[in-house]
Amino acid sequence: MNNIIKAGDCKESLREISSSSVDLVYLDPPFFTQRTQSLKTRDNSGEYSFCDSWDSIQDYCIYIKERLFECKRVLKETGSIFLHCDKTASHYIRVLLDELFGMDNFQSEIIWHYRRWSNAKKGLLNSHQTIFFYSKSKEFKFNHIFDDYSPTTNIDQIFQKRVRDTHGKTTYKVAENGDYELMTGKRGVPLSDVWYIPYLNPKARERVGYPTQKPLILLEQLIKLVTDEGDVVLDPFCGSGTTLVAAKILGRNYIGFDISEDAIQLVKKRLENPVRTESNLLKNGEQAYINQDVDIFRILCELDAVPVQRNKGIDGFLKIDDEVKPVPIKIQRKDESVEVAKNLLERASSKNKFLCKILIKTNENHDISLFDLSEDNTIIVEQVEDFIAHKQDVVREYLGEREGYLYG
Amino acid sequence: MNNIIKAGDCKESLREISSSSVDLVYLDPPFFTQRTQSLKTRDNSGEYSFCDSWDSIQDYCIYIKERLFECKRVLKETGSIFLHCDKTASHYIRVLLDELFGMDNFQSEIIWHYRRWSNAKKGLLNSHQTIFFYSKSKEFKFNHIFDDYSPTTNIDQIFQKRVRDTHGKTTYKVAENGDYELMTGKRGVPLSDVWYIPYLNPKARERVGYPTQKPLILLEQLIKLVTDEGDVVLDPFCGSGTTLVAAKILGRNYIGFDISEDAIQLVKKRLENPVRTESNLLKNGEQAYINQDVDIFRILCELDAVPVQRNKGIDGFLKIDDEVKPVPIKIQRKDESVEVAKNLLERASSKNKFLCKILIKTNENHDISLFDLSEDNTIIVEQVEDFIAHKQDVVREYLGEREGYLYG
DNA sequence: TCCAGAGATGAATCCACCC
DNA sequence: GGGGTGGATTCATCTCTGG
Repeated sequence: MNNIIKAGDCKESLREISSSSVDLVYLDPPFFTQRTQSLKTRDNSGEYSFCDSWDSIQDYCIYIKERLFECKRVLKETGSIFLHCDKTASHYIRVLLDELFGMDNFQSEIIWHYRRWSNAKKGLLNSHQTIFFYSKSKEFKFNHIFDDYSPTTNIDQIFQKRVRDTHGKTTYKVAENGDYELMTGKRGVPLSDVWYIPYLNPKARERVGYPTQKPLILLEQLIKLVTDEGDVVLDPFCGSGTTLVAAKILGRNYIGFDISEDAIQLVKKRLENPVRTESNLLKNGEQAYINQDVDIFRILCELDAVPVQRNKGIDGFLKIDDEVKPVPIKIQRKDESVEVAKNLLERASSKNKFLCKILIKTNENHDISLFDLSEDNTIIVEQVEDFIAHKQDVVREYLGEREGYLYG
Repeated sequence: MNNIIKAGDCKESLREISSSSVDLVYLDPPFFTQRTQSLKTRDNSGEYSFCDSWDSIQDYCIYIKERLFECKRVLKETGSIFLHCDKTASHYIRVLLDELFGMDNFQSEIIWHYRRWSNAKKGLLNSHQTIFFYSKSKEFKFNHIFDDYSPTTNIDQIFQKRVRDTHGKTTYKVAENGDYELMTGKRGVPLSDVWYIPYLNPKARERVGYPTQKPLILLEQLIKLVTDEGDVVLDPFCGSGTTLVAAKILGRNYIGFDISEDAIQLVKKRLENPVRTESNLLKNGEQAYINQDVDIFRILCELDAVPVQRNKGIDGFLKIDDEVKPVPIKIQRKDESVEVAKNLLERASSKNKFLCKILIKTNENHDISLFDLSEDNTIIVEQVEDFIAHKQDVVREYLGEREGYLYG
C-alpha cells in the first residue's frame, strides 16, 4: 500500500480509493461557525486559512454527509471512524452518523479535555472537544489500552476473587486453607472516554502554524486504539497533517486529502522529518497525580525539576545535568501574592541555608521591589521559557563566586 | 413563593405553574435506554423503579418536547435550563433544545466526568454524562465561579465564589461554613465546562436507594451558577429529589414533580432532614489518598510497579509485561528496621497467600540473616538497579517450579 | 435468535477492630 | 477510648452461558 497525499476536495479524492480498504478514518471537518475563518499564521503569511461558512445548518449537513458516505464505503468491515467536531454542530453531525453507520455502531463519545486560559466571559469556559467513535460493524478491531487504578482503589483487594453467596451477596472467595483466592491477569483500568490531553502549547516545536492543529498524542492514541502496524489511516481533511504524522510514527500507512494546496505542501514537508515534541508533561503525565496541581507540575516538568510533595514553601528542586541541586523552587500560586509565595519559600528554607532559591512568578502584579533580592539569594523568574533556556547561566551568574556550590 | 412537591406527569403539573416564574429548570428525564431501571432501598423496604422504554426515538423526542415546551414557558427571561441526558439520545435532545430555545441561547455542554467500575469491555469505558445548558434569553443570570481545582487539589476550592457588584468591583462570596479562606490574589480560573465529580458511591450515606441518584454537589454547583438565594428551582423529573435538597440547602425555593408517588414520598421525607455526606474524596481531594513520599514513589516508578495507597505493609505490586502480578512490594522506610518492614509486609499479606513477596532494603544494617527467606518466599532486594535489570529472571528463578503462577 | 441469570469488576464508602 | 487502618460491602455496567 502506498501512502497518498493529495490536494483537492475530498469528495472527489475519496472516490479514487477502493472500497473496504481503509482501517481508520479520522475526520476533523471544518466547523459550522457561520463565519469565514481567516486565521493568520504567526509570521503573518496568512496562507493557511479556510472558509467554514454555510448558509444553513442543513447545507452544512449535506456537505458533511456526502463526504461521510464515501468514508463509510472505503472503510473495511473491521474499520472505525473518528469524527472530531465542535460543540456548535456536533449533535447534527451525530444524527448523520447514526443514519449512516447505525445507532448500534456508535461506540463512544470521546471527550478531549484540556485547560485553557481565557478572559472570563459570561458562561462556562469551554475546555473540551468531542470526538465521535463509530465502527463500521460489530466486528470492529479494538486494542485494549489500560490506565492506572485510581488512588482510591484498594488494589490489594483487587486481586481477591469474589463469589456470590446464596442470597446474592458478594463475598471474597476463600480457598480450602482459609486464604483468599487470587486472580491473575490484571492490567489496570480500561481506558476511559474522557481524555485529558494538554492543548498544543503555542510555543511547542510541534506547531507548524496551522489553525486547529491537534496534539500529536491525541491522534496517536486514537490510531493505536483501532489499528495495528501496517494498517491504513485516512484523513480527508488533513490540514497540517498531524494524523498522517502520527500514522507514520506508529508505522501505519496513511492517506491524506486537503482542499488547500498550501496545506498539502506543508504536510509533505512535515512528513519528511516528523517532529515529536518530547513533552515532559505528557511523558510524566501518569505521575502527575502525586503533585498537588497539574499546572504546577507542568512548570516543574518544563524546568526539568524534581517535584517535592507536601511542602507549602518548596515545589521542587532544580536539576542540572541530571543532578539534583540544592536549589529549592517555589511556584507562585494563583491565589498567592508574590510576597506570600516568597515568605513560604523563605520559611521552608530557613533551616537549610540554601545559597540560591528560585521563585517562579505566575501573576502580573509588579511588587518585586518589596524585596531585597540580592540579600536573600532568591531569583525571581518572570519568564519561565527564558529561564529554562539560560537556566545554567542564570544560576551560575547569580551565585557568582560560589559557582562551585552549584556545579560541584 | 411556596415550595411545591407533587406526584404526577409533569406535563400536566407544569401547566399549573405560571409563566415566567422560575429561575432554573433542571431536567433529568428518563433516558432512552429501552429498559426498566429499578433499585431496592438498602433496608429492602421498598423498590423504586421507572420505565424508560419507548417504541422509537421519535416517540421519545415527542415525549420530551411536549414537556420542554412547558418548561420554557415557566422560565423567566433571565432563567436557564439544564438538561441532563445520556449518550444514547443526547444529540436528538439537543436538536429539540435548539429548536425550542434557539441555537443562540445554547450556552454550554457541561461534561460531568467521573470514575466508576470497569469491566473488560470492547471499546472505551463510558465515564461521563452530558448536561446541556441553555438560557431563555441573552439576559440570563450568571454567577461567575472561579476554579482552582485540579485533580489533586482540594476540591472545596471549586466553591470559592466571587461576584462582581454593581460597580463592577469584584467581591468574594463567603461560603457558609466559613472554612474557606479568602483568596489574596488575582482571580482564579473561570469554571470549566468539564467537571470531575465522583459518582455517588454505592456505600455513601447520601444514597437513598433511588436509581440514577445524582451527587448533591453536582446539583449545588448547577444551582449556584445561575440562581441567587430566594430564586425558584424546578425539577420536573425530580426522582429522589436531589435537586430539591440542593435547592433547600442553598436557600432557593423549589418545585418538584415526579410520576411516582413513592418517589414523592421519599422526597418529602428527605427534605425534612437533608443529609449532606461529607465525602472524604470530595472534602480532601485525591491528594489525601496518596500517602507515599517522593522517595518511595520514585523507587516504585523505577520498578515499574503499581502503587498501593492505603496499606502500610504493601507499597505496590510488581508489573511484568504490563500485567500487574500478585507480587506485593514493600519498601523499607528510613525509620524502619528491615525486621519491622518485613513484619508489616507479612501481616498485610497474611490472608493472601502470595507465592512471592518483595522487600526493598534501603538501609545499611545487615540483619537479613534473621529470616529464613526460602520459607516465606520473600525476596529481599539490596540493589534496586540490579533487581530491575533482572526482575523477570529473579522472580522466575525464585519461584522455580511455580513459574506458571507468574507467567500463566 | 433472544432472553435470563450469573460472573466479573473498580470505586469509594462504612465500620469493626486494634493499638 | 478514639484515631487510624484495612477489610467488607454495594452498585452499575458489560460479558458470557445455557436453555
